[in-house]
Amino acid sequence: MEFNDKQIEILQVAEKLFAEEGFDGTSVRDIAKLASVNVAMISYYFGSKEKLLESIILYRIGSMGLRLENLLQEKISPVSKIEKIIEYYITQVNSNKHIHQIVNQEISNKKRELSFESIIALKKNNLKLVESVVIEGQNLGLFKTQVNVALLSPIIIGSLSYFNMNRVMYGDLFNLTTEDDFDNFIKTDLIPHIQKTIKALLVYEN
Amino acid sequence: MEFNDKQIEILQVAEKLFAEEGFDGTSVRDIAKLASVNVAMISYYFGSKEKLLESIILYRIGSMGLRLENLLQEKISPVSKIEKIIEYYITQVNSNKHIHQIVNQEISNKKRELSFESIIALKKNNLKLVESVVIEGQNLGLFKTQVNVALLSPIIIGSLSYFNMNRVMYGDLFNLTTEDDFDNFIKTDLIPHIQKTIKALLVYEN
DNA sequence: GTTTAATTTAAACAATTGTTTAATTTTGTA
DNA sequence: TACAAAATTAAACAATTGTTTAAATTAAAC
Repeated sequence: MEFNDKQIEILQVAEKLFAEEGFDGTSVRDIAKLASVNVAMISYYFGSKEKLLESIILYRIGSMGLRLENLLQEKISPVSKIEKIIEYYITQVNSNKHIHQIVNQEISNKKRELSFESIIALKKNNLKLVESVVIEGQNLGLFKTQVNVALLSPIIIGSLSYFNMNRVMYGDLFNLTTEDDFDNFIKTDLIPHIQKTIKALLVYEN
Repeated sequence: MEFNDKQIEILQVAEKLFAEEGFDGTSVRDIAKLASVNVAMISYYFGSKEKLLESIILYRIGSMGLRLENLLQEKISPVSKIEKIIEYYITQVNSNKHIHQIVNQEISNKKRELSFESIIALKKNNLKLVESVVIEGQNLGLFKTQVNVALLSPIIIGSLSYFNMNRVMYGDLFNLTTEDDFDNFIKTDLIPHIQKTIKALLVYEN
């Protein structure tokens, strides 16, 4: 699927609005106004509002889940791999926070008839990759065996999502105001915190 | 604020619909139909759709954040307290998942002019209580000192939220179909997993 | 039993929704 | 320049939205 400049402009504006005001809370006229195009252009280019949402997901999914494979082939310890995976994951998700927020909102919305199969497949694939690293660490006697690998992403991505959801509270708590403040806090505090947590869990003697 | 039976019926139906289809995705006629009342009753009782949402939050917040104080006064080890707090938290949040989902969706919605001050205050209070337990454990030499206590709830509640958000995937992954399956998995797998994670983090030597 | 207040109703309201229409303008091609 | 295709426009569309109305019904109080 190829998009021209005007289509991409619409996609980006719609992504922002869907994330900030929700899919149902955003009208096609809101999108058209902010993208400086006529309302009819949305139907003209994408067919419908719902198909516009599909296009946004398509547009964003393409750029995700690429580098993880390369990362795992580096010749570093499983512990370092886990650290790198976490850093990569969180940075990746956070720099695409709009689409992630939309997916989070829509993936369990009962009235939407979108298929999130590609996203679920991507998550399952990532899970397999993480699993391989954990097994590698277990074989080397570095990690314990009792951990449920499928429940690692809830900790990693769940923490980030919850943090971003409650930006008002955490901004207040840690004196964060600008977007840069938040990004910096994630880099210097949240990522190390989650790295430490996962490492602790993996080596923890029950 | 007191609510009669009919008002409570509306509140419960609206809570369910808001959680499943979003606030903007739910019409007052949807609510009225499912609650078997006339549309005008919503304005009559609550003033507006937005004030209905306020009432839902008010109605639910009242029953939250009570038992934590008692829990902390028990004469058990800090480790046991942490375990109990996590179990209590997750059970509490999960048995009120509808209102939590609504809050998660609306708390960062830019077009809503609701104040979530009471919820933020509740969260901050809970944070203080957890902090006291961690300090207690640190003073006894059980816990390390480098942990950021404010980032524990993202792990605990964030994990649960992410798990519930991705029910389709996790149901597929762990063979969960019915509501009971999920509740049971949370009890027998997710809670222990998070307990273990937090314990590991707190005693982990960096 | 009468009166007053509270509840419930169907209908109407103006505004907004996503989408389509048909006409116009712009662009690319020969 | 002439032509065809693509892009853009304003207007219209039917449906749905949240809210209000005024009348009808029920409940409560005296």
